[in-house]
Amino acid sequence: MASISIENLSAHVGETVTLHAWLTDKSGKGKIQFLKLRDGSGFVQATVFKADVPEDVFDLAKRLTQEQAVTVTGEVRADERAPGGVELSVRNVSPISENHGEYPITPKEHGIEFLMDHRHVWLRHRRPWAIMRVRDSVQRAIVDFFHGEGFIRFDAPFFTPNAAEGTTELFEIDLFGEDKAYLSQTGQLHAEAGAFAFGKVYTFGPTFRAEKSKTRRHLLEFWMVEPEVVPSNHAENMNLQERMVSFIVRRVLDECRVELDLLGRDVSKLAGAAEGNYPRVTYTEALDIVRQHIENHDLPPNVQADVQPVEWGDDLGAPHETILGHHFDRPVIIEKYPAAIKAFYMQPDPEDPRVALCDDMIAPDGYGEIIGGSERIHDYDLLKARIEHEGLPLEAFEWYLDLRRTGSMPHAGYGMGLERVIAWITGIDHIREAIPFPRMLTRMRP
RNA sequence: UCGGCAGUAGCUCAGUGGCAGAGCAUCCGACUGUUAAUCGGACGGUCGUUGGUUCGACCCCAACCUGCCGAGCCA
Repeated sequence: MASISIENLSAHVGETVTLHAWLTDKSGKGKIQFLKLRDGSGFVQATVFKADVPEDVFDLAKRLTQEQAVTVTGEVRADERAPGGVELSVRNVSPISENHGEYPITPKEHGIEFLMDHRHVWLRHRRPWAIMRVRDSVQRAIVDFFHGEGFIRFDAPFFTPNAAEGTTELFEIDLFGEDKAYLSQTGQLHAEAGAFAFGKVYTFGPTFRAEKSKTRRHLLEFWMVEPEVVPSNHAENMNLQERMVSFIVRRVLDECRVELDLLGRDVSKLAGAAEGNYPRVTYTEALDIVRQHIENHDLPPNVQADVQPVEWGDDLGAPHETILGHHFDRPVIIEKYPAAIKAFYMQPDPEDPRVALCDDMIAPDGYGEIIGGSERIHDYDLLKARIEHEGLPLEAFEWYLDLRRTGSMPHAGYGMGLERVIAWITGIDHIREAIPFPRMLTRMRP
């Protein structure tokens, strides 16, 4: 008899099937045993009535331990008492292996440190199951979106010789004591080279930032998707961002209702994001919105009451981004930040050179910045001057300047943090749960 | 790096300057509809570490370690 996946059980009501599964939990009641099974594709309850099975099968069912691997044969039954609509009436059950020692994660509450110490087995449980399936859905949505828009996937190196954004700290790699390299904090510069070769490209992979950040929005190692388009400009760049994010949200709402429901996510809060029409405000306008909320004492619950307004020229802090995210019912795009607080490669606004043709997309509900993008400087002399002005080593950027020496055109791109998007869509409160094995200041294993 | 909070049984936590506690987990027993079942019993401790105050410290003090939350920085 072929074995069936739990996710397909509802198509086999009335049939007798065999499952290879794990016992997530069990509750007994004298002459009936409830076996909670999972097989990776889903979860289902199997009932064992003492009267329906040989005595040795019932005794065996009573002795099974949590997370034991089992083969279960039974009849699929529609049952309105079952959370998934179907149940299994067990005819036979046999262990595939014996467990050694106690399984650490009980159905009761646990602290995050304990759960993360046991991440390798915590992944078996419902909540990580739901989040990781949403992650998969988001990743496929990204690949499908860019494929549909005529992009090719273009892989940037993880070892890089220089800092793309000078200020951010980098993880240093010792190259046999002869030289140094760094773990990539962005694929952007190499993606630009790809864009000049292929027109529309995107990189998608892990990036590394040696920032000693201990917040719910930061990881040392996180995944980023970075499209670059030649030719393009600031306005087209923002349109692309909006099309992509709304595409991703629609895909997850379409594919992952079970997962979002299991996580208790209020999907009505994602309706605006799925629709599009994201509000766009300039940095200068955003400062006014923030100031008004502070003056009216109209602050989101997770913002401290003593938050101060931002002076023009200063960067927005996390509390200010939370206020802005709270002000709108969908992601908001903040554009035209002061050039002085942004990266050297961003194109100045011809109408006001104090600001750059850049934008950040801020997710609702305090999830913060999910996208940062800009039109890139295409003029050779201006880019060279900006590199020198930032005090960056010119020789490290010679290859990057080559892109402007030959065939330069206006172009643009952005980077989106995968885990922040997943955390926002799933409604979880920390991005460490949005990646299988998070790497943080206080977490390197398992 | 800075600020706040915490560390007691496998887990989640209570506790008091004078005998170390509960619920859950595990094991044994009862129970035919549980969803974190219920009931009875058993098992389970270097109270983060070091030093100090004290007749006596899990409790008070100091330093350190570890973690959590937030800020800065960023995606």
